[in-house]
Amino acid sequence: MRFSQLASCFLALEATSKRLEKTSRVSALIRQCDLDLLEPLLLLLQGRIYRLIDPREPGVSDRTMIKALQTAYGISPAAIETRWRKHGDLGLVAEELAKAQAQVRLVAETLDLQRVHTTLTKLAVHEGAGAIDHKVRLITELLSHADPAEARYIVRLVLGQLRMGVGEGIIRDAICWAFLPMPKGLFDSNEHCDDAKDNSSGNKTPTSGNRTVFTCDTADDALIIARDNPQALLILPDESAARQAYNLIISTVQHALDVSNDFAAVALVARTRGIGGLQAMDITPGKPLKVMLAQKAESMEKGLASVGLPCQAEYKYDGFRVQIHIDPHQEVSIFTRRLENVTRQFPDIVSMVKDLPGPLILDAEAVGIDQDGSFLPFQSISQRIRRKHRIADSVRRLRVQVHVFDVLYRQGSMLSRPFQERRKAVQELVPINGPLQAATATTIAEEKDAVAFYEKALAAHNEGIMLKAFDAPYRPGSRVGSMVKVKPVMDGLDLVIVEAEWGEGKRATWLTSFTLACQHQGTCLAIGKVGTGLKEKLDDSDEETLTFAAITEALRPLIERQEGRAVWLRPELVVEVAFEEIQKSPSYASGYALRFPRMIRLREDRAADDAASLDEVRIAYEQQYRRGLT
DNA sequence: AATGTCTGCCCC
DNA sequence: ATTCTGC
DNA sequence: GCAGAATGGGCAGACATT
Repeated sequence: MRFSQLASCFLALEATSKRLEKTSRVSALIRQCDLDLLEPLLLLLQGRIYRLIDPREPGVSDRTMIKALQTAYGISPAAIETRWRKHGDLGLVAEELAKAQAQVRLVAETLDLQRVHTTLTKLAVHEGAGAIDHKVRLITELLSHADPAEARYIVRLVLGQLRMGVGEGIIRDAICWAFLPMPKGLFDSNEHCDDAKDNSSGNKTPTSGNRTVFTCDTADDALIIARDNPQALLILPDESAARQAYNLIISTVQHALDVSNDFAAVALVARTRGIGGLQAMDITPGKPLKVMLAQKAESMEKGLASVGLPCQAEYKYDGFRVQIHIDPHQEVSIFTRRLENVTRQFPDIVSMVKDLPGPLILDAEAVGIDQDGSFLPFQSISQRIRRKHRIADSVRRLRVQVHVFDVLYRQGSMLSRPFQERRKAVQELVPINGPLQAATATTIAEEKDAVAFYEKALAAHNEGIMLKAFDAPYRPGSRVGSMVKVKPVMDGLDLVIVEAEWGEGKRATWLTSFTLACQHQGTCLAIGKVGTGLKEKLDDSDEETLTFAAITEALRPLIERQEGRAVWLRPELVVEVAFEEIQKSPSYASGYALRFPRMIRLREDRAADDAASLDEVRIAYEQQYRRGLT
């Protein structure tokens, strides 16, 4: 497959926000692709070079890419930065430079998918002195053969930002459309059909083409028929039944992805062994699963409404997620939320669990504790997560306590069992106290129970609580309403904007990141940045909405100097910023930084002098640890 | 040898 | 991590 | 309700520069 074919598909995917159209285009691509190219195709579609489980990394970001563009197109870094500022995307910069060069250059070799992927793969292999130069050479080499559209996507692939609005959900659905039986009549109005000339393949939409027709009474029947007839076109009594059948087929693919984290493997099984093959795929202790994520609740009341009563509540610890595996040989491995293998970094956790009855998969939070057993701040324990050297020393200095809150595998998969049952398994396996313990939890029958437990959690220096629906299954990789977190709302601070940065991607024409300062004896001292909480679109129903456009215009008259994407400002605009915590920081002049900052509103009534003073920040820093102590 | 810059589907 | 947005 | 794309501080490691 030519890389140009992929690039033109990427262009079309980027041009629409319609999910069904994206799905249709991706499925057409998958269907056309030779089976032995499915692996690189599916990786590149996800904007990845390596598989999720592969520890290799390209090790190239903005700075190295600017060097590569400099070498490839003979343009100075300053000029590249200027264009970057204009487009908000180095891929678009490369495209522009390639266009300009196209008039000078005569012939280029054509790139194919396999070659591009193989070359990108090599980004990780070189280490040691000269590694950056080598990466630059690899990228330059690809760009030298790339037409403008190809250059755009080569750059974005290296940076890992395709910005096409294609994620796992669309690729999953596209695998269904491409390779599995489909109910008739669901997506007939969503054929993208812009390339009507290309009807050679005959079955470009899921419900057309040379499929054998089967009439089914129910969605369940349809699934059984689909399992035995890979080319079936399923006719169901009505649209609702058709939708049900479709959802059953999608969840079969989702299941296969959940247990394998490998799109190419799933696509191949779908193509060669159909639904039965996908159903037969199962969890393998030792191979990580994505973790289930919680939604944030605005209030206790809304949180409880989301999970339903009665429910379970647990402490929300300020540590990091660990998925602990014991394989059939009683071998232990530990994975983070992003499936990094951190077994080597945590020999202490390995010994905590090595005598549990495997095979087993536990979901837990690891928290740092000091000699007295009280919690360490998150930054302390984070020193251990990616450490490669002097690990034994860090194990001694930074002890961890592991709070287990779920069991994903115990004598078989527990994913579809109700949470209540999985939680019971936690109790059976893990003690109440000690370095490995069951997360502190209670049953909530009504709101006042939850409030009391919440206060207890905060008094014990936790971030808040989790609320979990008793009957919910474990949904790997999803952020679901059956599991919500409730955390206290921190007061805001009024701070003055002293610097800003032009945005990237769809925010390229706005200032989108703002450096904030408090004031101290007439000067501004930086205390961090904020870049979220603002809206892209004006909300008519809300007079107060703070948009990127509005703040950009408010700041434009204050610009003193610009360099690349950076903007220095006269410190006059004051904004209210909320955050979770004030931290000591060596990075900012004030000596403090904000954890999880977000913009609340403009304070146009305030002058720079009215911004919070360093003394106020100090007081807020000291005060915050007293929360919940009544 | 010390310091600075860059990177991470990093952790949060 | 938080937040906003389109389907 | 969900997934995707914007954005935050701070950590260790790796390489470049001085």
